[in-house]
Order: sequence, then structure tokens, then C-alpha cells
Amino acid sequence: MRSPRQLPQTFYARSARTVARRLLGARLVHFDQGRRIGGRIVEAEAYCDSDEPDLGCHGSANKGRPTSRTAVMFGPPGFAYVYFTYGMHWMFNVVTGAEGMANAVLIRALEPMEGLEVMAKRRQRPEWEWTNGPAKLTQALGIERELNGASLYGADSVIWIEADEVVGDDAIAAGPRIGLGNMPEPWHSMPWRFWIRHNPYVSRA
DNA sequence: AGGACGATTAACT
DNA sequence: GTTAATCGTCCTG
Repeated sequence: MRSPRQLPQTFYARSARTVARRLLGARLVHFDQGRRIGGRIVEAEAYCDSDEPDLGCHGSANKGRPTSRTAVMFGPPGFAYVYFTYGMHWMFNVVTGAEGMANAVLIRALEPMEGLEVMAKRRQRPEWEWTNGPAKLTQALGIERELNGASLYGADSVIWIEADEVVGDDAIAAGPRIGLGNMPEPWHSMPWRFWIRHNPYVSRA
């Protein structure tokens, strides 16, 4: 194992909503060039929760059948689903639930904890803006296409999540997901975005 | 083959 | 509040 606290595959083998909530306070680590870059997860969103249809979720494209892009989502839990969007941004998700279900959790914001000097070189801004958005955190941690499909629970993983701070239910807030655009109701308003209350690193949108 | 658009961000009025 | 940047993916024909 990379760390005694590295989350096992069983952690991810639950509904996306459950995993999204339990991921708050945990630490995402990218082991890059022999050094740890990472931070505490403070915001996450569930997509294609359990077996409910979720239009607008990538897994619902192509009539709910896997495509080359979404294949990883349909695979077993505990793997990274990394995709490219808007012609310039990378997004990091963890695959959850049962194999074949296309469930995933988007990591939307972190509190920087390790490798700050690397993040600083990659992002010319005040520290609180380094990782307060899904495409900002991937840039800060150096997450790109080669991590798509990477195992998060393996003994020699290069990216994984560790148990860290315990966040109580009363410190967690929930609300509609961000940036859904044309996603129809009821999914547009489903409260599947979770974040730590009063945390300065949560995305502002 | 072609076009619309995106789980976003930074810059500008 | 509005908009450009920038290109892979999916849907239509």
C-alpha cells in the first residue's frame, strides 16, 4: 500500500452519493516525480447515482451504453475517470458503485496540503484559488489523460485517496450540482453536490 | 461529414 | 453579468 490510510476498493463500492459525502475531509494524493502533491477534498458531486437514470451524466450518452470516453465509468469502482472538456480542461472523478453502472464522483475542490511549491509554479494566483474548482485542482496536481483508468487502491498506484480529517454530518452542506446547463429536471435540481460548510476552498459558483 | 456543445476558467464591461 | 478560448465527443443526416 501507498499508505496505511489509503482507501480500499470497498470504500468506492457504494452509491455515488454516499461516496461523495464520505470523501469530504479525505486527502487526494498524486505521487509525481517521487513527490506527493495533494490536498483535502472539500467539495464533490455525485453522477449517475446507483441505478437511477441521470441525463446529462456522461454515462447516459449513447443510450446508456459505454463509449471509448465513458468505458472507465462502466468499469469496477476505485478507478480514476479523467476526461477533457471545453477544449482545455481536465476533470478528475472516482468511479463508484457496482461494475456496469457508470456511477462516479467529480472532485470539485481541495484544500492544498502537500507539494505547494509545485502548485505555485503551475498557477500564478493567490493560494486559495489554486484548487477551488474541478479544472483548477487537476492543473495544480498535474492530473491529465494518462491517469484515466488508473487504480486508486493498488499497492503501486500513482494516485489515490487517504483517510484524513473526519467531517461530521452537521459540517456538510448539500445542494444542486453546478454547471449542468441543459440537464432536464428533476436531475438539474437534485442535491447531489456536497461541500464542507464555511470552507474557504470550496468553489464559489 | 458537419455542427452543436460541454460536470470551466479568466478576463472584461 | 457577459464572453472568448479551444477541441473531443456525440448526434444528426
